[in-house]
Amino acid sequence: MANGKSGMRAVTLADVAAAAGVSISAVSMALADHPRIGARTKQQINSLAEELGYVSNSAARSLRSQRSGTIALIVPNTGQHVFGHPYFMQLLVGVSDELNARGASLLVSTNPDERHGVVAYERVLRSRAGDGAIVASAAVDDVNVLRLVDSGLPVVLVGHYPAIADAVSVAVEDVSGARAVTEHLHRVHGLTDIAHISGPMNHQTSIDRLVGFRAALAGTEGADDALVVAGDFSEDSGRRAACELLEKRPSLQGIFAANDEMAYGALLELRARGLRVPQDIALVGYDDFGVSRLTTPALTTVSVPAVEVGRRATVRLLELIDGVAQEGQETLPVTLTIRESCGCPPTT
Amino acid sequence: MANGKSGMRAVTLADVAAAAGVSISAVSMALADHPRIGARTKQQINSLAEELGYVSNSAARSLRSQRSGTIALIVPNTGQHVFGHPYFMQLLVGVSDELNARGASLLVSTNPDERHGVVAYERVLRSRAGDGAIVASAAVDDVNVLRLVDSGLPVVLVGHYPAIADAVSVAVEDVSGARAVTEHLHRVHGLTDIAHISGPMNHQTSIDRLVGFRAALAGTEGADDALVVAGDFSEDSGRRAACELLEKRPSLQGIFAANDEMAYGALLELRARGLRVPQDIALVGYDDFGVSRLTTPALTTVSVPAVEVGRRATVRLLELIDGVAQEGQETLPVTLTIRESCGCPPTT
DNA sequence: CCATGCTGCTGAAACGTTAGAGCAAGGTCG
DNA sequence: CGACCTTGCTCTAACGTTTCAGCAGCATGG
Repeated sequence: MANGKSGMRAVTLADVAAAAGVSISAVSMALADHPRIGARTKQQINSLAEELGYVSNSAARSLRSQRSGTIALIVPNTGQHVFGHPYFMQLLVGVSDELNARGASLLVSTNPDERHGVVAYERVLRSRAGDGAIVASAAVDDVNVLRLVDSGLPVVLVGHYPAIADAVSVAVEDVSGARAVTEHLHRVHGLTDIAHISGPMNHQTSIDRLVGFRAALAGTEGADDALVVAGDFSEDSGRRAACELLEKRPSLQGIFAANDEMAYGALLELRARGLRVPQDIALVGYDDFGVSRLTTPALTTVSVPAVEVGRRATVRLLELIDGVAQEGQETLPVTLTIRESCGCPPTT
Repeated sequence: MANGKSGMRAVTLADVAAAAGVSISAVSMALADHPRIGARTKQQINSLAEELGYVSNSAARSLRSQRSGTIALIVPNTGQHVFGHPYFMQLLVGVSDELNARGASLLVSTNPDERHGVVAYERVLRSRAGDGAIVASAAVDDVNVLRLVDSGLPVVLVGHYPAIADAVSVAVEDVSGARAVTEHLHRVHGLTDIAHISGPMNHQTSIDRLVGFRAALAGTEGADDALVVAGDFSEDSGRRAACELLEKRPSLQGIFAANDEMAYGALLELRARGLRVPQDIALVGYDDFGVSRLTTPALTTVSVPAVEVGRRATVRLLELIDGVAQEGQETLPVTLTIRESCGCPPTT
């Protein structure tokens, strides 16, 4: 392969054609392995292209073929906020993996700010910079998402959107996971006074986990007066929520936080108050994106297969783009991961 | 703005031109705010474009202008490996933030596998899919990096590359940070028998942190027989390294691990052996990407400004692309973050 | 009143690719 | 031996944009 200092004109089909003494079309067709090009010629053109370091210009190719070979991962909210979350990383791993396997590229697009939301979502697709988009973690009441889905452009949503009937989405079992971890506290450890630190109520995830929590408690002793305090998925809000819960109910036996970060915040608060986890109070989280394994005690939580979510979302988006789409919402199973914060003995 | 179901032809300049009753060029120039277009016409074209939902086709624009408005973030190694690392997330935050502020886009590209490394690096740039690239966390002996830099394409390297003289790079103070944290152990806590768990020696970061460690110890009592065991930056290797260190030197007073994950691995090993941190043995790490804050005791570490690294790398890449480049390696300062694992009292 | 200059637009070319129609040469068949 | 197919290529027209030369129309200056 040839390389040289900056400013060098890129190698185009024309260069290869000139070198091979054939037409540009012949080169294009040869590289595309068109049957109407002779085997000898193909051979020669291929090695010549390799030798000259020819790489097809993606803009020209996209323009001509009306396809960019790129999909966009759209992350609402500002970069800072969402990238920080390990959830996003895992999603990215899944998406990027799957895309790589198919020779496609990934355009990562964050929303600079809420107000321009409308624009940022659609620009990417309407400019044809991406053939389709995966939209991660938008709020349920985000009008832009509805608009985008409605525009008919290929879009896969991550998470549940009960309000958008014809959306293609990939989500995770939030209700049953929340139910399972709460039931663990109740059935295995015999706790009856369990509170929930929920996420913000404009996220479907928060709603579903709360529903699961309630379902687990339904019919049990403490069901009717189970406390619920809302946080915003941040460690700090978890800490404040725990504080509030303990003020209201000093006798609390267990806390189920809607994600691990809030659980960690709660852990700090409990620790600060001299309460031992799990001896004095049990604590469980949700997500299992790294935090839960590191704390002491390690958090019992619900493992969310975020990598797989990314993978499936990508597969379905590519299907959608290829027109072999199956509409509908897909839900991936979660698993209960028992560690120590619920009162179970350490495994290691 | 107009929207409609899939299959609808995109709105082009021609559509706007037809609607406005002017030529395509006039529309193009009006939208670009060219001085030779009358104010009235501009006004009319702008509102018409808005109304029709015109968004310029990025492929056509790139093709014509020879610029994609996109930069690539290239991550060697497979996605799984690197994305998992919080370092990368932070880098991504910085890059994405800075890019957003300038209206540019981000193409994230991982290397499917080591063998095709050469191809994956260069394809992105040679295909002109990106105007330039930021290459994150490659090994010092990676020939591909040298090739890429040498090819004259706009590339900014993340990390130190002493071997590549004319590289544009953004790195972090590894020597002085390692020195500072080691000296903290020695001077403040009076420890003399300190060992180092290093990273893999084909990473400049590992080399520099080791150099800093040695420099801190130079001239002190235990300098000459300070133990060093190499890990691979993983938690598991940290645990194994700690094991090895303790076998060799049961009297060890302190361990400086080259990153927090290995420090956490070491912590697990120490805990398993019934050694208390920091009472029986002090432990410090490097990076401060989330892990160190969560453990008990929280790890004293060196905070690496990864977001800022991403930001600076982006700025310099854009300068490079615009031809206003300043060559040279840039090094960002780190800060010593004292927590509890060194023996200092808890702050909260 | 004609040369000159400005203003505001149009026309054409180019960016690099792909794909289908076209065409020459050679082979096959009745 | 001419009609016809096959093979292997070339030609041409797009894809949607940007940009620059050109050209009317009008005002200005000598």
